[in-house]
Parts: sequence; structure tokens; C-alpha cells
Amino acid sequence: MKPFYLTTPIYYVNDAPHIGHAYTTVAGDVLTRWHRQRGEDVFFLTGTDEHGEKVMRAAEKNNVSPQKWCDDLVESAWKPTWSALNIANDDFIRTTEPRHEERVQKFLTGLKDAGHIYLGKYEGPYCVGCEEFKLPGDLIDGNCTTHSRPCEILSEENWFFKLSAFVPAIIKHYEENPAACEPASARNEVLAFLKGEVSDLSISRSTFDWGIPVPWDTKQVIYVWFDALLNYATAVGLTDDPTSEGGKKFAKYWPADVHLVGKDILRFHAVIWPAMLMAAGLPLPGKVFAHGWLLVGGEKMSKSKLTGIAPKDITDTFGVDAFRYYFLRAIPFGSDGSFSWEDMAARYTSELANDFGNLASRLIAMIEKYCGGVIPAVAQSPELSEALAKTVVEADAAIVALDFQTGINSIMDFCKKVNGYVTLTEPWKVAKDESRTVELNEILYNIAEAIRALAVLMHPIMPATCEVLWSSLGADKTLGTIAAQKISEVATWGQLPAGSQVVKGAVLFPRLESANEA
RNA sequence: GAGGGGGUAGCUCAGUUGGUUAGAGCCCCGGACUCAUAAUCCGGUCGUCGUGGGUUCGAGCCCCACCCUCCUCACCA
Repeated sequence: MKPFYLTTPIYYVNDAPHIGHAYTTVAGDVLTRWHRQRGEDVFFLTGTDEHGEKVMRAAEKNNVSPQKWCDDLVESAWKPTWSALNIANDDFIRTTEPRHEERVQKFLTGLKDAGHIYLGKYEGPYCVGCEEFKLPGDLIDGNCTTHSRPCEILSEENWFFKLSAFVPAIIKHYEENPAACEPASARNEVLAFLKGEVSDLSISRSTFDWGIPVPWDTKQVIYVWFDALLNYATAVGLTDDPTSEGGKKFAKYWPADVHLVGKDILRFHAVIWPAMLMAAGLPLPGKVFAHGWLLVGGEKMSKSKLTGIAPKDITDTFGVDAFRYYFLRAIPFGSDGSFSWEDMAARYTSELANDFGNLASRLIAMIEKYCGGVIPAVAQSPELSEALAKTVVEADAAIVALDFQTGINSIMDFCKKVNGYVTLTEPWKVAKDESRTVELNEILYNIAEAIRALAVLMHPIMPATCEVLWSSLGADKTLGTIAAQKISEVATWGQLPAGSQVVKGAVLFPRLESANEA
């Protein structure tokens, strides 16, 4: 079976990451962790996009070289953010790395040799003050908005990619494979665009030099998007000799199963990227999934405006796992969703502290109090085990389809059901009657077993917390690591062995101090 | 401007091919319980379903008009 290969966008390093970037990356991490627990071989790629005019300008502003600017930001901001969020990526690619640049050049040369690249003229409004080409949308009455003076229509010689030649094939691809671009609203927009007029793409720039040189015309650099998109393939060995290590890796992992993207960059991934691959005769990715925006106060988070919230602002209060949980639980993954501190606090308290964390606390306390801290004999509750089986089927189907909300929902429904079981069976009352010890033990075993399953199911979403819960059940000593637990087997009842030593630890999700009311 | 979503309880949202008293979670109120992070469980209050017309025996779901809001309309990561 082909390994499951998922990518996030490579993020543009003109600033530090905000929660919008983290949203995408966490989603990718949860999905790949889930696939790993299904027993699949997984490759999870993220990275940074470091070429282009904006990075160059940002570096100039700070009086450093573009390369140093990128190095600093990657090491001080991007990588630390991902490790703080417990992101388990298998690779981190930077577009300034030789492994990327060399392969991009080889790929481009290949396209040229195959006749897909030609020399053409790019013509557009050019502002002498800015020394750059403008987009029609950037102009007001033909004037540059920064210099308030008319632009000249200039043209420069650029290398063009015959994008238009692939349009019919791409349309056919999406019509025959609806799953290749999701959600449906995104696919419709892409198809609407494709059925309009699509012209060829200028893939080189000569007005600045921070980029990968066009191999046969080194006065020009490769257009940043053309460069950036290729990261998904260069990271796994694109263009390497099939017998080499890189070539074997490419054969093993390509094509990617899922490209996760924000809807702002959908078109690059759903139109340009497949055309590039078709031109090279390579298989297309299984799915491009465009998720929605995180809205803050009704407006979209912006990297250029200062509405960006750093993940740390949230994790300092709620913790990393609550951060990972919240966005996937609260927002349907293809839709926009508003972030608010109030909603986050409400969900944290109700769902994580009260429903999930407290369930663990009540079980551990009772096992300690009534069973001497040891898991009692294996028993089975048909009610709970059947509910669990149903939960696993639902959650697995939903999460594999990137419907995180439905998946987490069904897991949390099961959690609520277990709380109901505890209240209904009233083990604290049964414990007062010495003739009912067997019944008491059965009840407590069933709760423990249900929580064992909850820990496994929640592990991809909240790894650190679930590992703590796992070891407090004593399961690490008897069942192995939580990461090794298979989704396909999690519903098999009776796995937690009798005699496991339960350890009471810190509360999983401490109640929030009511200090931050304002 | 053109095309496409959406406007349903205080909040976030579900609502199949039109059909009896419009649902869920959260919040709030009441009860039960005490193993637990004053947590849990049960019950309850709350809605002119954006506005105005129309079709129909019957419309949140269909049609028309209008208002509001979000998105797309290419090379801006």
C-alpha cells in the first residue's frame, strides 16, 4: 500500500507564524497522526517559501541579506512554533536549500526540452517609483497607490509556461475525480475559472534577483509560485535518477495524497500545479483540500495587517492540546470560522475540563478508593462496547475524509455517554454494599476500558494529554505506547489488563482562572 | 458589475425529495447525586425560521422582488 503523503503549504517567511498558519499545520498533523494510528506508513511535509520580492524587501528593510533573514526567521520563529505545537512532521523543506533549487532547475529544463516553455512578453502597468509591475487591482484610476502617479505600460521578456494547453485535461480531471478538489464549493470555483479564459503563465522575473536562476537564462529568476509549488515533489526526490536514493523515495511517495491549503491559494494548487505535473508526465495529487479562514472579530486574519494572533497567545492560557482541539472541533473544516476568546474558553471548560478531563479524574479517584489503585477483572458492558464500536466507525470515516468536526464530535459523544454510564450505575453507592463487590468491579472496569479507548481516539488530536492519561491508566506498561495502538483495534473490548496500576496525576485540563473575564 | 454561498432560539449552528406541537450544543433556571476539576446526570424556559409578496390543502424548505453579509472574477505566498 502506498504511504500516505500529506503536505501543508510552505509558508512565506516575511513574518512569524500566526494562528492561521497553525490551523493548517495542526490539521495536517492530526490527520497524519490519525493515519499513522491506522497503521499506515506516513510522510508529513511542511516547510517555508523563501524566495520572491516580498522576502527580499523585508530583508532590505531590516538591513540583512535575504538568506540571513530567512535563516533567522525559520530558526527563531517557524520551527520553534511547530515543535511547541507538537507537530510531528517528517521533513521540513526550505526553498533555498540546494536539494530544492537543483531539482527545480532540472524540472524546468525538462519542461523546456519538452516544449512547454517559450519566450514571451509580459506587459503590464509599471510604476517607476516602486520599480515594479502592478496589478490592475492595485491601481486607482491608473495611479500607483503608493506614489499616486500614473503607471507606464511596460513589457519585459519572460519565460512562459503553456498553462492554457492543459486546461481541458484539468477540467476533465476534476469532473471525473470530484474528490481531487474539495470541498465542493472550492471545486466549483476552480471549474468556473478553468472554463473562463485562461492564458499562459509568466514563470520568470528579471526585475529582482532573489530567486532560483532560470538555468539557461541566468539574468532571470524563476517566478516564486512556480518554485514554491515544486517543493511538494522536490522534497521527496523529484527528477532524481530512479535508481538513486532520491529516485526511489519519489517512486514510493509520489503523488501526494492530500495538499492542505488555505482557500486563498487554492488556484495555484488546483490549476497551475496539476498543469505543471501533467507537462512533466507525472501523476496528479489525490486531493487538494481548501480549508476556510479563521475570522477574528468578523475579519479574516491577515499576515500583512496586525490582526495576526500568535499561537502562543492562546496556548499560554489554554495549553497546546486545547489549541489543537479547539479549531478542528469548532469549525467545519471547509468553512470560515470565527475565533473568539469567549468561545474558546466556553468549549475548553465544557468539553475538555468538564466532560473529558473530569471523567478521567472521577475514574482514577474511584479506582484508588475502591480498588486499591488497581484495574479490576476484565468485564464488559454491551451498552458501552457497542457505542464504542459505532463511534470508531463514524470517527474514522469522518477524519479520513477531513471532516474533523464530525469525527471529534462522535468521539466526544461517546465521552458523554461514559459520563452518563458512571452517573447511572452509581459505583459509589454499590461500593457501600460489600455483597456487590463483583458488580462494582465490573462497573469500574468498564469505565476504565472506555477511557482507554478515548485516550487512543483523542491521541492524534491531543497527543501530550492523552499520553499522560495513558500512563495514568498504567497502559504504557501493559499495552505499550499509545502511539502504537491501532484505530482498527481500539474498539476491541477488554484490552486493559486486570492488575494495571493506576496513578493519579495532575488534572488533565485545569479550570481556567476567572481572571481573564475582560 | 457578473457568478456563487449565507441570513433559523442570548451565542454557535442542524434542518432530508414542502406535511402533525422547528431541533442540537453552550448559556440560564430547577431537580437528582456526591466518585470527580462546585464537575456529572435528568428536566425546563427561549424562536413573527432576513423583509414583502406569491404558488399550495399545507413552506424554514418552491417562485418573484428587496435588504444585509461573505466569497470568486488569474499570475498579490
